[in-house]
Amino acid sequence: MGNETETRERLLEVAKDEFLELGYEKASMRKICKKAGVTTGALYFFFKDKNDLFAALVRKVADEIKMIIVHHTEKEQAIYVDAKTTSQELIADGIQQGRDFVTYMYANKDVFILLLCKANGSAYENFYDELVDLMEKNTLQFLDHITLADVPENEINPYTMHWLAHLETSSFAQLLTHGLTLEEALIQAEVIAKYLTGGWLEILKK
Amino acid sequence: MGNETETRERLLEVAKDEFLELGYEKASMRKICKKAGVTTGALYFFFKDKNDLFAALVRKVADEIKMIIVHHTEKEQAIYVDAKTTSQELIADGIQQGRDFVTYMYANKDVFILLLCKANGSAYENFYDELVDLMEKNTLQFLDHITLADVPENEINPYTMHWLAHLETSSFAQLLTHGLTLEEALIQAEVIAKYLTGGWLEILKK
Amino acid sequence: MGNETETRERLLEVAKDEFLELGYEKASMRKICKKAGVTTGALYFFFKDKNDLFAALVRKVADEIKMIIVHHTEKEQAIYVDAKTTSQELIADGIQQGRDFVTYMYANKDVFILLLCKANGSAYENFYDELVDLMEKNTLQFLDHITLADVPENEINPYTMHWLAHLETSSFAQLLTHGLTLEEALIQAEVIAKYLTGGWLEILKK
Amino acid sequence: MGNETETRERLLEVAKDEFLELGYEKASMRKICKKAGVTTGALYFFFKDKNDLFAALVRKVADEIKMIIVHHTEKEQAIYVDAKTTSQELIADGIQQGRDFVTYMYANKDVFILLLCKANGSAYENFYDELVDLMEKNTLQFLDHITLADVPENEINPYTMHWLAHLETSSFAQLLTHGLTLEEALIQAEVIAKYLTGGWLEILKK
DNA sequence: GATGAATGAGGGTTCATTCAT
DNA sequence: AATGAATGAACCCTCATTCAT
Repeated sequence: MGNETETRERLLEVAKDEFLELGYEKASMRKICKKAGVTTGALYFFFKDKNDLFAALVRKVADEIKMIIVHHTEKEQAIYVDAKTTSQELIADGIQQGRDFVTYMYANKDVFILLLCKANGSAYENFYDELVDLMEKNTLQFLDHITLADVPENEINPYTMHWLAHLETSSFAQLLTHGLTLEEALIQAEVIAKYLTGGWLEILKK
Repeated sequence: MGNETETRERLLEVAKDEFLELGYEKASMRKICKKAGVTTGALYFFFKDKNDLFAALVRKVADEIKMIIVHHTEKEQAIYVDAKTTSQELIADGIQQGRDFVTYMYANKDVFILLLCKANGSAYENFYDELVDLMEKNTLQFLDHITLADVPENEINPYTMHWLAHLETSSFAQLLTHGLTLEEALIQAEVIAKYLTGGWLEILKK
Repeated sequence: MGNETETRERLLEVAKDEFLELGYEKASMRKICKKAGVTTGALYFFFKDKNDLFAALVRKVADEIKMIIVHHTEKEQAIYVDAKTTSQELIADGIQQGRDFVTYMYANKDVFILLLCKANGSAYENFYDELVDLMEKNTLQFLDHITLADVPENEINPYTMHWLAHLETSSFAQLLTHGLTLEEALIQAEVIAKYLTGGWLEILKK
Repeated sequence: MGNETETRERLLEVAKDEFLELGYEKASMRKICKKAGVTTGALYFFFKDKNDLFAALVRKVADEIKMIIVHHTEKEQAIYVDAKTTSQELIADGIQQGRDFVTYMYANKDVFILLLCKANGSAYENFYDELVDLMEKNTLQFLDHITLADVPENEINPYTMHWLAHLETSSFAQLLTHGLTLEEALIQAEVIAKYLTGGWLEILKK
């Protein structure tokens, strides 16, 4: 009949709504059960506990996006290893990366909102920070290629690096939380890439 | 004796610690009372409810910082009204504004942390957004002076404005949450100003 | 195939471990199933309920040991019926009886631990007391032969009898629960027999 | 009015009944509240948690009885330090000690039952064993005085010592659990003392 | 023989708040 | 100005068991 997994599916759907509306902590297991028309025991048959329920909604995408960023970093590493690039090329590349990221995000819109804004209290509450760390490594590499030895050292300190990774990450996250459509977001991705690259050039000026 | 207000003071101090450590929602009124060596009745004599307790810690600074930003915007409005400025002057001005903001923030460090990071669930949970809105108006005006009619309209859309205000606000907020000292933060304020202005210039390019 | 009973066997084995570790009440049917790699339905096919599962582990030995004690009592009855015995003979006999009991106990170590220490909450929670009652009848008979009419009546009251049966039973039970090896336990069985007989002689003194 | 502490008192009384009837683990906080005509919040105002509620019933007596035993051991130590005693005197002393112990137990009958039989799962679940350990030290000392160098070493091994302490402790505990009146129990205390001493003499024989 | 989804009551505990005194 | 007892709903979670398939 297909009825077998229906309950699990329904629970996940209801849970997603509840988490999106209230956030992890304020979401109520009881309310989720009630809305799904199911007893608590049924919920706990499918999911070990509240955290597991949240993870079931989020795990796959959380893992994937991390891998995507890591792979992206590695690929760039390979390409640029023996070639010098112009800032125009870097901007173009940044734009493309941004568009890819946005596209993936929008294909998993709800999950990203859960991960970035509603995970407080769950095992994924540090997901945003982990993302920032990966972004930072990415940026670090970008820096290796753009700089030509003349970077004022006192300005590109570790904190600045971290801050910029934050900037980038939150820029993407906001597209989602402010309700832009995919088309609008893709356009903004270009603005972001341009802007952030422009900022770099300003900092790196002698 | 002065004893009367002593209890209130002690409650506020303990509450600040509790909110800083746990955030508004997870903070416990009972624990606050216990740590202050006071009964719940006493707490509720001084403060109407949990929200009022939080507000008592935060209200004054929250109001002040908003007024400071508004005044700043108005003052700039008056100065630039009939003069054209170079981008160098704008950067210099941005730096000064940033330093002022940082200085005020650090003079009220704990309260700012409460407002920006620990207010979730309280009546101040939108404080960050309100700040962004004020910043946005500020930026909007900056734009009026820097542009000379040749801004590509499709890029400086309302969302971009909002996003940039976010960028700026969060840049300042992070100084605090990442534990920089005042001295470090002041230096970073310059980096931020430079970076953000650089981004602008890139966007405004034909 | 032989496969049919395999599941049952595995369940029993796992259940024994679980009951031994946690006791009847805290043992979890779900955990037993999980450890056995079997669903709850399977468990309930073989065993009516939790109590039945416990009984399946324990029933045979519980019945046997009772019969052994009863038979022992009857046999002694027959032997001593018209003969007088010295206290030395009685001690020797007590020692032999103790060694027999210990040997049987150790041949069914786990089950005895379940019965004597882990049965609380199950249908066998009174097993220990039932054993004591049988021991008491046994002792009662010992008394018939050792006494020569001159027992101070106020001391050998029914309660004393019951108490002594407890003493003996728990003495044997402890060998098991304190982790003695069979060899050590057999040696202790002699100590127990000597001690308990010595106690008797002291009580029976005028 | 005296009304203020009435609720706490009532809760303790009801809790005692519940624990006595069901034991620590199966006792239900909710049922205790209901029987006391009080909400759960009220119970948790007075008692931190289930364990604390149990401890409130039991703590004082548990501490006292341990101290009593320790003091007794120390006192004996002082008396016998340079005098040899006859076994008659030792028996007499054992009887007196037993009567004291029984008298104290019966003055706190319910609490002792809680401690010795109903504490499983609580912080006091090892109370019985702790008592045995204290008893063992006591017995150890008794041994020092009664022996005159001619004890067969292989028989008075550490395990035997522990076992005898168990024997003694459980003998006293049973008086309570079998519902003897104080008068009956005091008489039995003498039987116990005689019996246990008699057992010793038998073991110590060459 | 065995699956696995589902029940539903119950577990201990925490919470912000109220109010008579 | 402050006490402290009390509320009552809500929290997440576990349990032995059942039953259609």
